[in-house]
Amino acid sequence: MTMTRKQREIQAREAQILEVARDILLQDGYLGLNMDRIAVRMEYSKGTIYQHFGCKEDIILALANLAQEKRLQLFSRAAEFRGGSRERVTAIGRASELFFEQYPYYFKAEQIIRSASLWEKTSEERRDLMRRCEVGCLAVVGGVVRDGLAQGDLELPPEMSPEDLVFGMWSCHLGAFSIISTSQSLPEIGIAQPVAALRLATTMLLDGYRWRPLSSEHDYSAVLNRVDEEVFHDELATA
Amino acid sequence: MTMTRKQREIQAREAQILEVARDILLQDGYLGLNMDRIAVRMEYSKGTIYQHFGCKEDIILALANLAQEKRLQLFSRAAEFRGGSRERVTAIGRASELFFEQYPYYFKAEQIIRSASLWEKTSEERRDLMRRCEVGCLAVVGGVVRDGLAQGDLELPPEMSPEDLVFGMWSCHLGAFSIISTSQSLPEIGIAQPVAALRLATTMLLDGYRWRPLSSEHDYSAVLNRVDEEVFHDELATA
Amino acid sequence: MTMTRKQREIQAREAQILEVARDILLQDGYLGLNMDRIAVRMEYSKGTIYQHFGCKEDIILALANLAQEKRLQLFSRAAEFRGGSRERVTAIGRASELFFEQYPYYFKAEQIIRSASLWEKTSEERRDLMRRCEVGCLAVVGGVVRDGLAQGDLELPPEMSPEDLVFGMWSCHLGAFSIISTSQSLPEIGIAQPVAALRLATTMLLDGYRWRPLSSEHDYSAVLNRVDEEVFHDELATA
Amino acid sequence: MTMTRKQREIQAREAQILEVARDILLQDGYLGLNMDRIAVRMEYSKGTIYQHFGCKEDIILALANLAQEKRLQLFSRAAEFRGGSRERVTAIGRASELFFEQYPYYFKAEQIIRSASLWEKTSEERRDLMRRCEVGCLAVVGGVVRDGLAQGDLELPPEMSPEDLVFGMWSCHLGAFSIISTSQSLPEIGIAQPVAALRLATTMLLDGYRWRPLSSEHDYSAVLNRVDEEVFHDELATA
DNA sequence: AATGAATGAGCGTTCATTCAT
DNA sequence: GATGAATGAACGCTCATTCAT
Repeated sequence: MTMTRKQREIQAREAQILEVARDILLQDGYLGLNMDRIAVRMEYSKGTIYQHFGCKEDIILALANLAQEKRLQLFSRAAEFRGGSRERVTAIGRASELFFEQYPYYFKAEQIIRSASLWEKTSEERRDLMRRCEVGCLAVVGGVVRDGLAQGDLELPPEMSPEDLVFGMWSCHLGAFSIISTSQSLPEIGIAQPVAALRLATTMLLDGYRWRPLSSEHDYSAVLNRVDEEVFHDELATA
Repeated sequence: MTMTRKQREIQAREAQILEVARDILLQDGYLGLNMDRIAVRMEYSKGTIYQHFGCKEDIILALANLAQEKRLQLFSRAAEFRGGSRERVTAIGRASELFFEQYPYYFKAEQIIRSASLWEKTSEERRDLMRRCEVGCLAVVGGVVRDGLAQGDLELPPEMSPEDLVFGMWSCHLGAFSIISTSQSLPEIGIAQPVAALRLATTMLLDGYRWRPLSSEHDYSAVLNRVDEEVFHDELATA
Repeated sequence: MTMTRKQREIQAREAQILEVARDILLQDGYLGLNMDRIAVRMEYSKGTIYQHFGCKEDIILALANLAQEKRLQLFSRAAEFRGGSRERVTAIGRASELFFEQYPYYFKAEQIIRSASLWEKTSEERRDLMRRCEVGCLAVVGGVVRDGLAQGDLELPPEMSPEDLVFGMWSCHLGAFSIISTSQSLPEIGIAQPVAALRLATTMLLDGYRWRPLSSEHDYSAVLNRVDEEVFHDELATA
Repeated sequence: MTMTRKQREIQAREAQILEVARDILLQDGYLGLNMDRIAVRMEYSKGTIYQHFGCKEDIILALANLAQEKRLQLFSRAAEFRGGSRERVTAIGRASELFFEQYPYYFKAEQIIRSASLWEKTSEERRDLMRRCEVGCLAVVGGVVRDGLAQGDLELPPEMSPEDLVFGMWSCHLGAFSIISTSQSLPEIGIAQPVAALRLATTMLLDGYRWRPLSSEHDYSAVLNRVDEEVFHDELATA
């Protein structure tokens, strides 16, 4: 049992390291993240950091894993939203927004890991975990699509698979968040509320796929409100 | 005239540096790109590289500028495709695909510049150029949307602006290419042909926006073929 | 206490770095001083040097600070020499000689820092310290002058301030040491014992200012001997 | 004769290089002086600079030579001032001031060459030239001292040689100019007019040496005025 | 004779990683 | 287990000098 306490301490510190790392990452990007800074902010020595993570890449990868786990968790809860398939896919869309808004560091960490070529330095094990998380998220969405198909809410043209639809949604969301994070010209272009624009696009996309829409514009807001209350109450409270 | 020859040589080398840099970037990412490697691959000395570019960031930024100029060029040509507005927006979609397929290094360079925090080290001038290119590309798409509206091919719901539509398209494309470049799990998920999936999504998106569609599935292929032939003949030949 | 030992080691190494740096400076001037050479001579790595000093300039400035502190210390002790004002100013002259003879590297370091334009890279803090040391030294001399005036040993013409006298002494000493360090032609010119010549000049200067002289030539030697014994015994022993 | 014109052109460019170099040196110190800058300011190529001077050090040394030649010239002319020995030594003092005031770049160049250890890289020939100039200047002063002795204006104590007196004057002047150029604390200390302070010190020094003074304070100003007019009219006009 | 592109050794600095205490 | 001093390879960048044109 003493062991268990120690283990908990270790886990706590590990989490703390990741928190510090993600803050630095968000503030100063990948180049601003170094072991010295982590150690100083942790008020622990560098050696101690190395007892938790074998190398710098491991920290970033662990961060990405956390991010993906978080997203998977949000998606899973959203998918269980009570309602028709269109309500449920809308709920997942909201989950995706929330992930980006509430955990921007996670989003950034993921992006960095994707763009930097860190894969080589990483253990096969971690790569697997990442892959499984990614697949998991997509499977959640895919499940709702399949439910929609089964329930007749949605009819796909013959040349299109449920995965194509999932890919479309994924692209739209990832792209939109990517633009929001990095574009310097959004206001100039006339997109004052990009998240609203993303919602519109998603709606149009699903409409295009002939996913039976909610009956009125008002219903979408209502669904989102219900999702926020019923599913993401905790996340929104802490914000 | 002797002067001109020398100047051409210099310009050629500048282009060569950028080629080398983009190859390294594509192979090994931002962290793999350093002045020594560029110099070695160029079979020139480091000093020579520095006679062309004042610092490392300048090289990357120049690369991103090239990328954006290239895209703007492809978009502009696509927008002039002879046909209805839906054909023309389809042509721009094809331009976007081509940009990604034919100039993947440019795409990656852009991504890296967006994610790495290089803006600070960069001259205001370069930043402006980038912003203008970005705005230019979006304006091209926006122009086609407006034409579609004017010609009655397209009706936007009252709460939606042409820019919202552009943003949707942009997100979809950027996201899809981002996924294609960095995801490790696409095949596992069942997306064997992601570009095809992107086309479907784009079509669905425009359908959702009630942009009068082409009359048949066959027509889309026909349009794409015509675009490839009439607009992008050169790009596809060199590939 | 273990802590204290480590800290002492670190302080010792810091001092050692400065010793090495000053030796290189003395041997090969500012241009010969670089971090690699310091590291090699120290038989430590460059990284270690950088754990003590943030940049090269810091090392040189620290050296100059040491030099000035040393001089200030010698001057202060000399000014407390028991005797009339002329004896005391003579003692300070001796202190100035000793500084140059016993700590030539300090003198050179100071000269280099003055001539090289390092001020910009330097922290305001260090500049202040240097200014305060300089002012401190001059104040010590100025104090003796004022004492001389108060005691009637010295009468200044109406157009002359005590500071003018201090400036004269300072010029004479600085110039003489500068010549000794850098002139290649002293022996050729017939100045075999430049320090003796400086003493003569100083004496003449003070005589010119009508500072009541010691009664005989012999007395000057006697004063200098007493100063060496009573004030600078330690410095002369270690030499 | 064609040759002679060419030779003159070459000499002119050589002079121009030195002018450019001295300006840079004055502005930005030794570290700011590099071949590129010289070439750019000259509007000639680097290669051309190298046809005149074998290496960077040569340029600086040539500059120092010019400086010393200039000083020697000013001193020689001052020594020929019509008047008693005290007037003539005063005239040389004025020459020394003028050198510092009118040719500060030369002074700085000399200082840099003295403090940087450039001697090794230099040809024996140049070193000789420098030594001869230095000796020349001192000989001029020494000559006036000897004339003063011969004319009974001055009596040196038995242990003192004319060279000792020259050394004293030299020290005073060099030190004063060095302080003026590099000290950051002169105003703080209360020396608003350091050149005036130097004049006082010189006068006191010569008085100390029992060099028969001019009969009144007024006479010193009168002598200086006459020197400025009769000897240094040209220098002061161009200023 | 003039050019200026090319060179490459050298410099100051950073930082992931190790290991003796 | 915790520490943080030590390491040293690596990096971005500079600049005196050379030499083909």
